[in-house]
Amino acid sequence: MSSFGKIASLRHPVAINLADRPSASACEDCGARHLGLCDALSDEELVFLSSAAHRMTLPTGRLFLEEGDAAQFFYNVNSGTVRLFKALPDGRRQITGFAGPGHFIGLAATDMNVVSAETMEPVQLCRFSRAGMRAMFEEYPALERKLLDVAMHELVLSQQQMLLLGRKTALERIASFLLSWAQRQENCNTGKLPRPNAKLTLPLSRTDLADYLGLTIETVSRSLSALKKEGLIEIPNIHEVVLLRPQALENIAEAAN
Amino acid sequence: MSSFGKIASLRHPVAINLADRPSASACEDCGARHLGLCDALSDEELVFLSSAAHRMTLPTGRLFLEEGDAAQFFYNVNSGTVRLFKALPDGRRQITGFAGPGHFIGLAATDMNVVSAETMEPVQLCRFSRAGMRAMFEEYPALERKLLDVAMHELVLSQQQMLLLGRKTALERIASFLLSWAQRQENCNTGKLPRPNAKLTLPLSRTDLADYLGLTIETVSRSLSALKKEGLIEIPNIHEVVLLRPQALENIAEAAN
DNA sequence: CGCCTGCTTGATACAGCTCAATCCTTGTGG
DNA sequence: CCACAAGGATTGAGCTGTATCAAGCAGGCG
Repeated sequence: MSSFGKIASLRHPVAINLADRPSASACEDCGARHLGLCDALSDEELVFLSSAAHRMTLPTGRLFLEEGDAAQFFYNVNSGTVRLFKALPDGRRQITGFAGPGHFIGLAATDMNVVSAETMEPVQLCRFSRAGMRAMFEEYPALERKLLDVAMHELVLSQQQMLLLGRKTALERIASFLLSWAQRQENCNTGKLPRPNAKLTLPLSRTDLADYLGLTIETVSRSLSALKKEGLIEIPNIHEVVLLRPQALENIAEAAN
Repeated sequence: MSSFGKIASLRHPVAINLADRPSASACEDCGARHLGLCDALSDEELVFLSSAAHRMTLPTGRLFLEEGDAAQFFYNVNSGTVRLFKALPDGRRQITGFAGPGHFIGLAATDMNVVSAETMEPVQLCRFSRAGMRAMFEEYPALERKLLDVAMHELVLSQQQMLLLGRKTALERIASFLLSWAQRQENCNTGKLPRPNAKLTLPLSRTDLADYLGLTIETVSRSLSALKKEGLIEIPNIHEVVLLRPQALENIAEAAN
Protein backbone atom coordinates (compact mmCIF):
# COMPACT_ATOMS: atom_id res chain seq x y z
CA MET A 1 0.00 0.00 0.00
CA SER A 2 2.35 2.65 1.23
CA SER A 3 4.78 3.51 -1.46
CA PHE A 4 7.44 4.23 1.10
CA GLY A 5 6.70 1.20 3.23
CA LYS A 6 7.07 0.76 6.94
CA ILE A 7 9.89 2.61 8.62
CA ALA A 8 11.03 -0.37 10.59
CA SER A 9 14.58 0.82 10.98
CA LEU A 10 13.49 3.64 13.21
CA ARG A 11 11.73 1.46 15.75
CA HIS A 12 13.72 0.72 18.87
CA PRO A 13 14.39 -2.98 19.23
CA VAL A 14 14.69 -2.52 22.99
CA ALA A 15 11.35 -1.98 24.67
CA ILE A 16 11.18 0.98 26.99
CA ASN A 17 9.09 0.66 30.07
CA LEU A 18 6.61 3.46 29.81
CA ALA A 19 4.26 2.52 32.60
CA ASP A 20 5.59 5.15 34.98
CA ARG A 21 5.62 7.93 32.43
CA PRO A 22 2.22 9.53 32.27
CA SER A 23 2.58 11.06 28.81
CA ALA A 24 3.46 7.71 27.36
CA SER A 25 0.85 5.63 29.09
CA ALA A 26 -1.77 7.81 27.50
CA CYS A 27 -0.74 6.30 24.19
CA GLU A 28 -0.33 2.80 25.59
CA ASP A 29 -4.01 2.68 26.35
CA CYS A 30 -5.11 4.31 23.15
CA GLY A 31 -7.35 2.46 20.73
CA ALA A 32 -5.38 3.90 17.87
CA ARG A 33 -1.95 2.95 19.23
CA HIS A 34 -1.42 0.37 16.52
CA LEU A 35 -3.22 2.20 13.75
CA GLY A 36 -2.28 4.83 11.22
CA LEU A 37 0.15 7.48 12.29
CA CYS A 38 0.88 6.15 15.74
CA ASP A 39 1.81 2.71 14.51
CA ALA A 40 4.55 4.22 12.37
CA LEU A 41 6.32 5.67 15.39
CA SER A 42 8.71 4.18 17.89
CA ASP A 43 7.83 4.27 21.56
CA GLU A 44 10.30 7.06 22.07
CA GLU A 45 8.71 9.10 19.33
CA LEU A 46 5.29 8.42 20.70
CA VAL A 47 6.28 9.80 24.06
CA PHE A 48 7.33 12.97 22.37
CA LEU A 49 4.23 13.12 20.20
CA SER A 50 2.03 12.44 23.18
CA SER A 51 3.53 15.35 25.06
CA ALA A 52 2.39 17.65 22.28
CA ALA A 53 -1.10 16.15 22.08
CA HIS A 54 -4.21 17.35 23.75
CA ARG A 55 -6.57 14.47 24.24
CA MET A 56 -10.27 15.25 23.84
CA THR A 57 -13.59 13.47 24.06
CA LEU A 58 -16.51 14.82 22.04
CA PRO A 59 -20.21 13.90 22.06
CA THR A 60 -22.18 12.92 18.97
CA GLY A 61 -22.89 15.70 16.51
CA ARG A 62 -20.18 18.10 17.63
CA LEU A 63 -18.85 20.38 14.88
CA PHE A 64 -15.22 20.80 15.94
CA LEU A 65 -13.71 22.12 12.73
CA GLU A 66 -15.29 24.69 10.47
CA GLU A 67 -14.59 25.49 6.84
CA GLY A 68 -13.07 28.96 6.54
CA ASP A 69 -11.68 29.14 10.08
CA ALA A 70 -7.95 29.51 10.62
CA ALA A 71 -6.30 26.10 10.55
CA GLN A 72 -4.64 25.71 13.94
CA PHE A 73 -4.69 22.01 14.62
CA PHE A 74 -4.25 18.53 13.32
CA TYR A 75 -6.30 15.72 14.83
CA ASN A 76 -5.84 12.01 15.12
CA VAL A 77 -8.97 9.95 15.73
CA ASN A 78 -8.68 7.36 18.49
CA SER A 79 -12.25 6.06 18.53
CA GLY A 80 -15.55 6.85 16.90
CA THR A 81 -16.24 8.27 13.44
CA VAL A 82 -16.06 11.78 12.04
CA ARG A 83 -17.56 13.16 8.86
CA LEU A 84 -15.64 15.71 6.81
CA PHE A 85 -17.63 17.92 4.48
CA LYS A 86 -17.98 21.06 2.47
CA ALA A 87 -21.22 23.00 2.14
CA LEU A 88 -22.72 25.63 -0.12
CA PRO A 89 -24.59 28.66 1.28
CA ASP A 90 -27.96 27.18 0.24
CA GLY A 91 -27.38 24.06 2.31
CA ARG A 92 -26.17 21.61 -0.30
CA ARG A 93 -23.53 19.45 1.31
CA GLN A 94 -20.78 17.20 0.01
CA ILE A 95 -19.18 14.80 2.44
CA THR A 96 -15.57 14.39 1.33
CA GLY A 97 -14.66 11.58 3.65
CA PHE A 98 -15.09 9.76 6.92
CA ALA A 99 -12.37 9.52 9.56
CA GLY A 100 -12.34 6.53 11.93
CA PRO A 101 -9.84 5.19 14.48
CA GLY A 102 -6.25 5.83 13.39
CA HIS A 103 -7.20 8.40 10.77
CA PHE A 104 -5.51 11.73 10.61
CA ILE A 105 -7.49 14.95 10.06
CA GLY A 106 -6.19 18.25 8.77
CA LEU A 107 -3.97 17.45 5.81
CA ALA A 108 -6.46 18.95 3.39
CA ALA A 109 -5.93 22.52 4.54
CA THR A 110 -4.19 25.74 3.68
CA ASP A 111 -4.01 28.52 6.27
CA MET A 112 -7.73 27.99 6.53
CA ASN A 113 -9.72 24.85 6.92
CA VAL A 114 -11.26 23.88 3.62
CA VAL A 115 -13.59 21.33 5.14
CA SER A 116 -15.72 21.12 8.27
CA ALA A 117 -15.61 18.15 10.62
CA GLU A 118 -18.39 16.79 12.80
CA THR A 119 -18.62 13.75 15.05
CA MET A 120 -21.09 11.02 14.08
CA GLU A 121 -20.68 9.12 17.34
CA PRO A 122 -18.93 9.89 20.60
CA VAL A 123 -15.33 10.47 19.50
CA GLN A 124 -11.97 10.47 21.20
CA LEU A 125 -9.16 12.28 19.46
CA CYS A 126 -5.71 13.76 19.93
CA ARG A 127 -5.23 17.36 18.96
CA PHE A 128 -1.88 18.77 17.82
CA SER A 129 -0.97 22.35 17.03
CA ARG A 130 0.17 22.65 13.45
CA ALA A 131 3.16 24.74 14.48
CA GLY A 132 4.18 22.16 17.05
CA MET A 133 3.89 19.41 14.50
CA ARG A 134 6.11 21.28 12.10
CA ALA A 135 8.75 21.67 14.79
CA MET A 136 8.59 17.96 15.50
CA PHE A 137 9.47 17.12 11.91
CA GLU A 138 13.03 18.33 12.51
CA GLU A 139 13.41 15.93 15.39
CA TYR A 140 11.43 12.99 14.07
CA PRO A 141 11.53 12.67 10.29
CA ALA A 142 9.59 9.40 10.47
CA LEU A 143 6.56 11.46 11.37
CA GLU A 144 6.82 13.51 8.23
CA ARG A 145 7.42 10.42 6.15
CA LYS A 146 4.30 8.85 7.52
CA LEU A 147 2.28 11.98 6.96
CA LEU A 148 3.32 12.02 3.31
CA ASP A 149 2.18 8.42 3.04
CA VAL A 150 -1.14 9.29 4.57
CA ALA A 151 -1.57 12.24 2.23
CA MET A 152 -0.73 10.10 -0.79
CA HIS A 153 -3.26 7.50 0.25
CA GLU A 154 -5.93 10.15 0.65
CA LEU A 155 -5.15 11.42 -2.80
CA VAL A 156 -5.74 7.97 -4.20
CA LEU A 157 -9.12 7.80 -2.50
CA SER A 158 -10.00 11.28 -3.77
CA GLN A 159 -9.35 10.27 -7.36
CA GLN A 160 -11.60 7.26 -6.97
CA GLN A 161 -14.31 9.44 -5.51
CA MET A 162 -14.03 11.93 -8.36
CA LEU A 163 -14.62 9.15 -10.86
CA LEU A 164 -17.59 8.02 -8.81
CA LEU A 165 -19.11 11.48 -8.50
CA GLY A 166 -18.41 12.59 -12.04
CA ARG A 167 -19.20 9.50 -14.06
CA LYS A 168 -20.99 6.71 -12.22
CA THR A 169 -24.74 6.01 -12.07
CA ALA A 170 -26.62 5.82 -8.78
CA LEU A 171 -26.49 2.03 -8.69
CA GLU A 172 -22.77 2.01 -9.51
CA ARG A 173 -22.12 4.53 -6.74
CA ILE A 174 -23.91 2.44 -4.14
CA ALA A 175 -22.15 -0.76 -5.23
CA SER A 176 -18.78 1.04 -5.20
CA PHE A 177 -19.44 2.45 -1.78
CA LEU A 178 -20.39 -0.90 -0.25
CA LEU A 179 -17.21 -2.51 -1.54
CA SER A 180 -14.94 0.32 -0.46
CA TRP A 181 -16.53 0.37 2.96
CA ALA A 182 -15.93 -3.36 3.26
CA GLN A 183 -12.25 -2.77 2.40
CA ARG A 184 -12.05 -0.08 5.01
CA GLN A 185 -13.71 -2.25 7.62
CA GLU A 186 -11.35 -5.18 7.27
CA ASN A 187 -8.49 -2.68 7.45
CA CYS A 188 -7.77 -2.73 4.64
CA ASN A 189 -6.43 -2.22 1.18
CA THR A 190 -5.82 -5.83 0.37
CA GLY A 191 -7.39 -4.98 -2.95
CA LYS A 192 -9.30 -8.22 -2.69
CA LEU A 193 -13.06 -8.53 -2.79
CA PRO A 194 -14.75 -9.17 0.55
CA ARG A 195 -15.86 -12.76 1.02
CA PRO A 196 -19.53 -13.59 0.25
CA ASN A 197 -21.83 -12.81 3.19
CA ALA A 198 -19.45 -10.26 4.65
CA LYS A 199 -21.34 -8.07 7.07
CA LEU A 200 -20.90 -4.30 6.95
CA THR A 201 -21.58 -1.94 9.81
CA LEU A 202 -22.53 1.54 8.68
CA PRO A 203 -22.41 4.26 11.32
CA LEU A 204 -23.83 6.58 8.69
CA SER A 205 -27.41 7.63 8.06
CA ARG A 206 -28.98 7.58 4.60
CA THR A 207 -28.56 11.34 4.54
CA ASP A 208 -24.80 10.99 5.11
CA LEU A 209 -24.62 8.35 2.44
CA ALA A 210 -26.49 10.57 -0.02
CA ASP A 211 -24.24 13.54 0.70
CA TYR A 212 -21.16 11.37 0.31
CA LEU A 213 -22.27 9.87 -3.01
CA GLY A 214 -23.75 13.01 -4.53
CA LEU A 215 -27.30 11.64 -4.54
CA THR A 216 -30.57 12.20 -2.62
CA ILE A 217 -31.70 9.96 0.21
CA GLU A 218 -34.57 8.74 -1.95
CA THR A 219 -32.22 7.58 -4.70
CA VAL A 220 -29.92 5.93 -2.14
CA SER A 221 -32.88 4.10 -0.67
CA ARG A 222 -34.19 3.01 -4.06
CA SER A 223 -30.76 1.78 -5.19
CA LEU A 224 -30.25 -0.24 -2.02
CA SER A 225 -33.72 -1.72 -2.48
CA ALA A 226 -32.87 -2.62 -6.07
CA LEU A 227 -29.69 -4.44 -4.99
CA LYS A 228 -31.70 -6.24 -2.33
CA LYS A 229 -34.38 -7.28 -4.80
CA GLU A 230 -31.69 -8.65 -7.13
CA GLY A 231 -30.34 -10.73 -4.26
CA LEU A 232 -26.92 -9.04 -4.16
CA ILE A 233 -27.28 -7.74 -0.63
CA GLU A 234 -29.36 -8.17 2.50
CA ILE A 235 -30.32 -5.36 4.86
CA PRO A 236 -31.04 -6.85 8.29
CA ASN A 237 -31.31 -3.37 9.78
CA ILE A 238 -30.59 0.23 9.00
CA HIS A 239 -26.95 0.10 10.07
CA GLU A 240 -26.02 -3.25 8.59
CA VAL A 241 -25.63 -4.61 5.10
CA VAL A 242 -24.66 -8.17 4.15
CA LEU A 243 -22.84 -8.55 0.84
CA LEU A 244 -24.31 -11.75 -0.56
CA ARG A 245 -22.60 -11.56 -3.94
CA PRO A 246 -19.53 -9.30 -3.82
CA GLN A 247 -18.43 -10.26 -7.33
CA ALA A 248 -21.74 -9.13 -8.78
CA LEU A 249 -21.42 -5.86 -6.86
CA GLU A 250 -17.91 -5.44 -8.24
CA ASN A 251 -19.20 -5.92 -11.78
CA ILE A 252 -21.72 -3.17 -11.25
CA ALA A 253 -19.27 -0.87 -9.45
CA GLU A 254 -16.60 -1.13 -12.15
CA ALA A 255 -19.07 -1.23 -15.03
CA ALA A 256 -17.49 -4.49 -16.15
CA ASN A 257 -18.76 -5.69 -19.56
CA MET B 1 -0.86 28.91 0.90
CA SER B 2 1.63 26.35 2.07
CA SER B 3 0.96 25.50 5.65
CA PHE B 4 4.64 24.95 6.21
CA GLY B 5 5.75 28.02 4.36
CA LYS B 6 8.89 28.60 2.36
CA ILE B 7 11.98 26.86 3.54
CA ALA B 8 14.11 29.95 3.22
CA SER B 9 16.66 28.88 5.76
CA LEU B 10 17.78 26.06 3.53
CA ARG B 11 18.63 28.22 0.55
CA HIS B 12 22.26 29.10 0.23
CA PRO B 13 22.80 32.83 0.50
CA VAL B 14 25.98 32.52 -1.56
CA ALA B 15 25.30 31.80 -5.20
CA ILE B 16 27.20 28.89 -6.67
CA ASN B 17 28.37 29.19 -10.23
CA LEU B 18 26.80 26.25 -11.97
CA ALA B 19 27.56 27.20 -15.54
CA ASP B 20 30.33 24.67 -15.87
CA ARG B 21 28.45 21.84 -14.20
CA PRO B 22 26.35 20.05 -16.76
CA SER B 23 23.87 18.44 -14.38
CA ALA B 24 23.12 21.79 -12.81
CA SER B 25 22.88 23.80 -15.99
CA ALA B 26 20.09 21.50 -17.10
CA CYS B 27 18.03 22.98 -14.28
CA GLU B 28 19.29 26.51 -14.82
CA ASP B 29 17.69 26.57 -18.25
CA CYS B 30 14.52 24.84 -17.16
CA GLY B 31 11.21 26.62 -17.51
CA ALA B 32 10.16 25.17 -14.18
CA ARG B 33 13.31 26.22 -12.29
CA HIS B 34 11.41 28.77 -10.24
CA LEU B 35 8.17 26.86 -9.98
CA GLY B 36 6.78 24.22 -7.67
CA LEU B 37 9.17 21.64 -6.38
CA CYS B 38 12.33 23.03 -7.89
CA ASP B 39 11.82 26.50 -6.45
CA ALA B 40 11.80 25.03 -2.96
CA LEU B 41 15.30 23.67 -3.36
CA SER B 42 18.71 25.27 -2.98
CA ASP B 43 21.08 25.21 -5.91
CA GLU B 44 23.06 22.51 -4.21
CA GLU B 45 19.99 20.37 -3.78
CA LEU B 46 18.98 20.95 -7.35
CA VAL B 47 22.28 19.66 -8.61
CA PHE B 48 21.66 16.49 -6.72
CA LEU B 49 18.07 16.23 -7.85
CA SER B 50 19.06 16.89 -11.41
CA SER B 51 21.55 14.05 -11.33
CA ALA B 52 18.73 11.68 -10.54
CA ALA B 53 16.41 13.07 -13.20
CA HIS B 54 15.87 11.80 -16.68
CA ARG B 55 14.78 14.63 -18.90
CA MET B 56 12.24 13.76 -21.59
CA THR B 57 10.35 15.48 -24.37
CA LEU B 58 7.01 14.03 -25.45
CA PRO B 59 4.77 14.88 -28.42
CA THR B 60 1.09 15.80 -28.13
CA GLY B 61 -1.26 12.97 -27.19
CA ARG B 62 1.32 10.65 -25.67
CA LEU B 63 0.00 8.36 -22.93
CA PHE B 64 3.05 8.01 -20.68
CA LEU B 65 1.43 6.69 -17.52
CA GLU B 66 -1.28 4.07 -17.37
CA GLU B 67 -3.72 3.25 -14.60
CA GLY B 68 -2.96 -0.17 -13.18
CA ASP B 69 0.69 -0.30 -14.21
CA ALA B 70 3.41 -0.59 -11.58
CA ALA B 71 4.28 2.87 -10.26
CA GLN B 72 7.98 3.31 -11.00
CA PHE B 73 8.42 7.03 -11.48
CA PHE B 74 7.58 10.50 -10.37
CA TYR B 75 7.48 13.27 -12.94
CA ASN B 76 7.91 17.01 -12.79
CA VAL B 77 6.46 18.99 -15.67
CA ASN B 78 8.78 21.62 -17.16
CA SER B 79 6.63 22.86 -20.02
CA GLY B 80 3.32 21.96 -21.66
CA THR B 81 0.20 20.48 -20.09
CA VAL B 82 -0.73 16.97 -19.07
CA ARG B 83 -4.15 15.55 -18.31
CA LEU B 84 -4.57 13.00 -15.52
CA PHE B 85 -7.58 10.75 -15.67
CA LYS B 86 -9.34 7.57 -14.69
CA ALA B 87 -11.55 5.60 -17.06
CA LEU B 88 -14.21 2.91 -16.85
CA PRO B 89 -14.19 -0.12 -19.17
CA ASP B 90 -17.07 1.27 -21.22
CA GLY B 91 -15.12 4.41 -22.07
CA ARG B 92 -16.51 6.84 -19.53
CA ARG B 93 -13.65 9.08 -18.43
CA GLN B 94 -13.06 11.36 -15.46
CA ILE B 95 -10.19 13.82 -15.69
CA THR B 96 -8.92 14.27 -12.14
CA GLY B 97 -6.56 17.13 -12.85
CA PHE B 98 -4.24 18.97 -15.19
CA ALA B 99 -0.51 19.28 -14.63
CA GLY B 100 1.33 22.29 -16.08
CA PRO B 101 4.85 23.72 -15.65
CA GLY B 102 6.16 23.15 -12.13
CA HIS B 103 3.56 20.54 -11.28
CA PHE B 104 4.53 17.23 -9.80
CA ILE B 105 2.95 13.97 -11.01
CA GLY B 106 2.77 10.69 -9.16
CA LEU B 107 1.76 11.49 -5.60
CA ALA B 108 -1.64 9.90 -6.11
CA ALA B 109 -0.36 6.37 -6.34
CA THR B 110 0.10 3.18 -4.41
CA ASP B 111 2.30 0.43 -5.81
CA MET B 112 0.23 0.89 -8.93
CA ASN B 113 -0.71 4.00 -10.79
CA VAL B 114 -4.29 4.89 -10.01
CA VAL B 115 -4.54 7.42 -12.83
CA SER B 116 -3.35 7.61 -16.41
CA ALA B 117 -1.47 10.60 -17.79
CA GLU B 118 -1.45 11.92 -21.33
CA THR B 119 0.16 14.98 -22.91
CA MET B 120 -2.18 17.66 -24.30
CA GLU B 121 0.62 19.60 -25.96
CA PRO B 122 4.30 18.90 -26.54
CA VAL B 123 5.62 18.38 -23.02
CA GLN B 124 9.01 18.48 -21.38
CA LEU B 125 9.36 16.71 -18.08
CA CYS B 126 11.85 15.32 -15.61
CA ARG B 127 11.44 11.71 -14.57
CA PHE B 128 12.59 10.36 -11.20
CA SER B 129 12.61 6.79 -9.98
CA ARG B 130 10.46 6.49 -6.89
CA ALA B 131 13.12 4.49 -5.11
CA GLY B 132 15.74 7.12 -5.88
CA MET B 133 13.47 9.84 -4.62
CA ARG B 134 12.95 8.00 -1.36
CA ALA B 135 16.69 7.70 -0.89
CA MET B 136 17.08 11.42 -1.49
CA PHE B 137 14.75 12.23 1.37
CA GLU B 138 17.40 11.11 3.85
CA GLU B 139 19.88 13.53 2.39
CA TYR B 140 17.57 16.43 1.60
CA PRO B 141 14.60 16.68 3.95
CA ALA B 142 13.49 19.92 2.26
CA LEU B 143 12.43 17.79 -0.66
CA GLU B 144 10.14 15.70 1.47
CA ARG B 145 8.76 18.78 3.19
CA LYS B 146 7.93 20.30 -0.16
CA LEU B 147 6.34 17.10 -1.38
CA LEU B 148 4.08 17.04 1.66
CA ASP B 149 3.10 20.62 0.88
CA VAL B 150 2.31 19.70 -2.69
CA ALA B 151 0.25 16.70 -1.58
CA MET B 152 -1.68 18.83 0.90
CA HIS B 153 -2.43 21.39 -1.76
CA GLU B 154 -3.67 18.69 -4.11
CA LEU B 155 -5.92 17.39 -1.38
CA VAL B 156 -7.46 20.84 -1.03
CA LEU B 157 -8.15 20.94 -4.75
CA SER B 158 -9.63 17.43 -4.65
CA GLN B 159 -12.11 18.43 -1.96
CA GLN B 160 -13.23 21.41 -4.01
CA GLN B 161 -13.65 19.19 -7.03
CA MET B 162 -15.71 16.68 -5.06
CA LEU B 163 -18.10 19.43 -4.04
CA LEU B 164 -18.30 20.53 -7.65
CA LEU B 165 -18.90 17.03 -9.02
CA GLY B 166 -21.28 15.93 -6.31
CA ARG B 167 -23.41 18.97 -5.75
CA LYS B 168 -23.08 21.75 -8.30
CA THR B 169 -25.23 22.40 -11.37
CA ALA B 170 -23.77 22.59 -14.87
CA LEU B 171 -23.68 26.39 -14.84
CA GLU B 172 -22.08 26.45 -11.40
CA ARG B 173 -19.44 23.96 -12.54
CA ILE B 174 -18.48 26.06 -15.54
CA ALA B 175 -18.33 29.26 -13.50
CA SER B 176 -16.24 27.51 -10.83
CA PHE B 177 -13.91 26.13 -13.43
CA LEU B 178 -13.32 29.48 -15.12
CA LEU B 179 -12.44 31.12 -11.82
CA SER B 180 -10.18 28.34 -10.65
CA TRP B 181 -8.41 28.28 -13.99
CA ALA B 182 -7.86 32.03 -13.71
CA GLN B 183 -6.31 31.49 -10.26
CA ARG B 184 -4.08 28.83 -11.67
CA GLN B 185 -3.04 30.99 -14.59
CA GLU B 186 -1.94 33.95 -12.51
CA ASN B 187 -0.01 31.48 -10.34
CA CYS B 188 -1.83 31.49 -8.08
CA ASN B 189 -3.78 31.01 -4.92
CA THR B 190 -4.11 34.63 -3.97
CA GLY B 191 -7.67 33.73 -3.18
CA LYS B 192 -8.70 36.94 -4.87
CA LEU B 193 -11.03 37.19 -7.82
CA PRO B 194 -9.40 37.83 -11.17
CA ARG B 195 -9.76 41.43 -12.37
CA PRO B 196 -12.56 42.17 -14.84
CA ASN B 197 -11.63 41.39 -18.44
CA ALA B 198 -8.98 38.90 -17.39
CA LYS B 199 -8.16 36.69 -20.36
CA LEU B 200 -7.94 32.92 -19.90
CA THR B 201 -6.05 30.57 -22.17
CA LEU B 202 -7.47 27.07 -22.21
CA PRO B 203 -5.27 24.38 -23.71
CA LEU B 204 -8.18 22.01 -23.24
CA SER B 205 -10.82 20.89 -25.70
CA ARG B 206 -14.52 20.89 -24.85
CA THR B 207 -14.26 17.14 -24.45
CA ASP B 208 -11.55 17.54 -21.81
CA LEU B 209 -13.59 20.17 -20.07
CA ALA B 210 -16.64 17.91 -20.05
CA ASP B 211 -14.66 14.98 -18.69
CA TYR B 212 -13.15 17.19 -16.00
CA LEU B 213 -16.48 18.64 -14.89
CA GLY B 214 -18.54 15.47 -15.11
CA LEU B 215 -20.71 16.79 -17.95
CA THR B 216 -21.16 16.20 -21.69
CA ILE B 217 -19.62 18.45 -24.34
CA GLU B 218 -23.08 19.65 -25.32
CA THR B 219 -23.86 20.79 -21.79
CA VAL B 220 -20.47 22.49 -21.51
CA SER B 221 -21.10 24.30 -24.77
CA ARG B 222 -24.61 25.33 -23.76
CA SER B 223 -23.47 26.60 -20.36
CA LEU B 224 -20.67 28.65 -21.88
CA SER B 225 -23.15 30.10 -24.39
CA ALA B 226 -25.52 30.96 -21.55
CA LEU B 227 -22.76 32.83 -19.68
CA LYS B 228 -21.88 34.63 -22.89
CA LYS B 229 -25.49 35.62 -23.55
CA GLU B 230 -25.74 37.00 -20.01
CA GLY B 231 -22.66 39.12 -20.68
CA LEU B 232 -20.49 37.49 -18.01
CA ILE B 233 -17.88 36.20 -20.42
CA GLU B 234 -16.66 36.61 -23.99
CA ILE B 235 -15.31 33.81 -26.15
CA PRO B 236 -13.01 35.31 -28.78
CA ASN B 237 -11.96 31.85 -29.89
CA ILE B 238 -12.10 28.26 -28.83
CA HIS B 239 -9.04 28.46 -26.60
CA GLU B 240 -9.71 31.81 -24.98
CA VAL B 241 -12.28 33.14 -22.55
CA VAL B 242 -12.50 36.70 -21.23
CA LEU B 243 -14.03 37.09 -17.79
CA LEU B 244 -16.09 40.26 -18.12
CA ARG B 245 -17.74 40.08 -14.71
CA PRO B 246 -15.75 37.85 -12.31
CA GLN B 247 -17.91 38.81 -9.35
CA ALA B 248 -21.04 37.61 -11.09
CA LEU B 249 -19.27 34.37 -11.98
CA GLU B 250 -18.23 33.98 -8.35
CA ASN B 251 -21.83 34.42 -7.23
CA ILE B 252 -22.89 31.63 -9.55
CA ALA B 253 -19.94 29.39 -8.67
CA GLU B 254 -20.48 29.67 -4.93
CA ALA B 255 -24.27 29.70 -5.13
CA ALA B 256 -24.29 32.98 -3.22
CA ASN B 257 -27.83 33.97 -2.23
C1' DC C 1 -48.82 3.07 23.78
C1' DG C 2 -48.09 6.68 20.73
C1' DC C 3 -45.13 10.14 19.07
C1' DC C 4 -41.10 11.35 16.42
C1' DT C 5 -37.52 10.78 13.39
C1' DG C 6 -35.62 8.63 9.70
C1' DC C 7 -36.51 5.37 6.00
C1' DT C 8 -39.09 3.60 2.04
C1' DT C 9 -42.12 3.86 -1.81
C1' DG C 10 -44.86 6.27 -5.29
C1' DA C 11 -45.94 9.98 -8.75
C1' DT C 12 -44.35 13.67 -11.27
C1' DA C 13 -40.93 17.22 -12.92
C1' DC C 14 -36.82 18.73 -14.84
C1' DA C 15 -31.67 19.16 -15.58
C1' DG C 16 -28.72 17.27 -18.28
C1' DC C 17 -28.06 13.37 -21.62
C1' DT C 18 -28.62 11.49 -26.30
C1' DC C 19 -29.18 11.83 -31.00
C1' DA C 20 -28.97 14.67 -34.98
C1' DA C 21 -28.25 18.55 -37.90
C1' DT C 22 -25.57 22.58 -38.83
C1' DC C 23 -21.80 25.71 -38.22
C1' DC C 24 -17.06 27.22 -37.80
C1' DT C 25 -12.14 26.80 -38.03
C1' DT C 26 -8.22 25.12 -39.87
C1' DG C 27 -5.46 22.80 -42.92
C1' DT C 28 -4.76 21.04 -47.79
C1' DG C 29 -4.43 20.94 -52.56
C1' DG C 30 -5.49 22.71 -56.99
C1' DC D 1 -6.11 32.68 -53.53
C1' DC D 2 -9.99 29.99 -53.28
C1' DA D 3 -12.55 25.40 -52.88
C1' DC D 4 -13.11 21.82 -50.20
C1' DA D 5 -12.71 18.41 -46.59
C1' DA D 6 -12.48 17.10 -41.74
C1' DG D 7 -12.78 17.60 -36.94
C1' DG D 8 -14.44 20.01 -33.35
C1' DA D 9 -18.04 23.15 -31.52
C1' DT D 10 -22.69 24.77 -31.37
C1' DT D 11 -27.60 24.43 -31.48
C1' DG D 12 -31.98 21.97 -31.51
C1' DA D 13 -35.49 18.31 -30.17
C1' DG D 14 -36.77 14.82 -27.44
C1' DC D 15 -35.71 11.34 -23.72
C1' DT D 16 -34.33 9.61 -19.25
C1' DG D 17 -32.16 9.15 -14.73
C1' DT D 18 -32.39 11.32 -10.78
C1' DA D 19 -34.52 15.07 -8.08
C1' DT D 20 -38.59 16.77 -5.99
C1' DC D 21 -42.80 16.45 -3.69
C1' DA D 22 -45.81 13.70 -1.04
C1' DA D 23 -47.64 9.88 1.35
C1' DG D 24 -47.08 5.83 4.20
C1' DC D 25 -44.05 2.84 7.32
C1' DA D 26 -41.18 1.20 11.17
C1' DG D 27 -38.30 1.21 14.94
C1' DG D 28 -36.71 3.60 19.17
C1' DC D 29 -37.78 6.39 23.10
C1' DG D 30 -40.43 8.88 26.50
